[in-house]
Amino acid sequence: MKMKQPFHHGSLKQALLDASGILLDQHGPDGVTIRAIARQVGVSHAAPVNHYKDRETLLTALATILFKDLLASVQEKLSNKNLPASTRVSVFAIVLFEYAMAYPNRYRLLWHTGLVNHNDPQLLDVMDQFYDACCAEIAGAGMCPERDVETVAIALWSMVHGYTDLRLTGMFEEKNDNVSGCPRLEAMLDMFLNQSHAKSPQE
Amino acid sequence: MKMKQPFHHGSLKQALLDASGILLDQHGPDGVTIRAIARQVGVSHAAPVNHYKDRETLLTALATILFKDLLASVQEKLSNKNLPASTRVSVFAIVLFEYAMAYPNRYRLLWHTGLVNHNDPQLLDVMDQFYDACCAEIAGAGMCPERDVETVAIALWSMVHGYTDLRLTGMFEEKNDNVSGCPRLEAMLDMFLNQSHAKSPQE
DNA sequence: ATGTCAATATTGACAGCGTCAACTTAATAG
DNA sequence: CTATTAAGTTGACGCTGTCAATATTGACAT
Repeated sequence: MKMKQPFHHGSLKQALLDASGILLDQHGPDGVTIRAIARQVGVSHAAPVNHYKDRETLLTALATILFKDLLASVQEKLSNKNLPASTRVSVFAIVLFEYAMAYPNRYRLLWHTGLVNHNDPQLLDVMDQFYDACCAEIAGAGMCPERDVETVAIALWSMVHGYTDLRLTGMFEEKNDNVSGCPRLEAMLDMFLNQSHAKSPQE
Repeated sequence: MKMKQPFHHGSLKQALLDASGILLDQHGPDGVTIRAIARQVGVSHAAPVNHYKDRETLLTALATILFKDLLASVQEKLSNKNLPASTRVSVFAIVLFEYAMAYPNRYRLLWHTGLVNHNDPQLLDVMDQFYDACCAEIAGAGMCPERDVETVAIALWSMVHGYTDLRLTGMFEEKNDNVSGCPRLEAMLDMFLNQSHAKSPQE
């Protein structure tokens, strides 16, 4: 005997996001199609349009959630007030990189121009929070008094994002990566931080 | 009176690549579809399959050509033997960034995982050449004697690629960009190069 | 309780896509 | 001159996003 599904799902909007996340992890950004999401949830192929007017809108909402998660991870790590100033800055880099390695498809979606609308106000808001937090940490650590804080922050984010992105495409494969981290990234950060402190390394 | 087209195109393979480049510039990576290319060239929608077995193969060939162009630009700039050592290194960054600003869709295609096969031997070969040239320049300039050349090269490429990619998604919009360059990128490079020299800035 | 309305879901259609199989054309080798 | 084969065409299939038309339901006013 088959239970008849109720005509109205009740919380389809949330269910669509949940299913999208699962499909994203399993099949990558291209696997997150409107119809596949609808199949996953068990509704008709055109049901999602009632909650998101098109695919880009849905994926932008998903990306916003994922970026919030990423930001929350950073903030959680930074809530430890006993961290030395230099490690506080590198938390941004390490959390971001490890997030991308753990969930490559999620990180890919975040920056996938054709699928996500990077002018969306809500997404922009989260990104601004991320950037502002990064700037605050750099400024608060008393780094680079003679340099523009924004330049340092942009350089740091660029370096980490670039390295992460290149790694996700298969470049710079590292045998030394392990559970305790990525030695190459740490070497890059060490270089970056020593520079920003304007401290000569051979003292 | 209408000229009847010859049944065989003669040089369809090259024509497909040419048309793909035009479509890429005009409509972005998503606009470079097999059928649109065929229309542009004036052949049937299934003709391209005789020369490239699928869309990914065609776009990978296109990406390989574009990357060769980028490498050639760098090499052409570096053929000037009178450049100071520090500017020689920053040539990599500036050429890459300006290429991306001039041809955003081309740069996007280069790193578009779903469309391009980054395990393709020919594409890998060009990328290796680019990376090796970057390493050679860093090593040859006598930079960073106390640091791993590979780490410096990867850090540089990561920073520039990351900044470029983030700029292409609309982040860090700069009003001061102009024909003479990008002041922010130059500030980042200045920071990076001073660090690699391990020179204290307040001397 | 009853009727109405708006929200929500379904169905069916359309055009565009990549890809494949079957077929046609033409050029070339023997 | 013929056989072979490369190259191009046609038509089909299943997939996609999106839209219009329809059906169902819950909620709310009467």
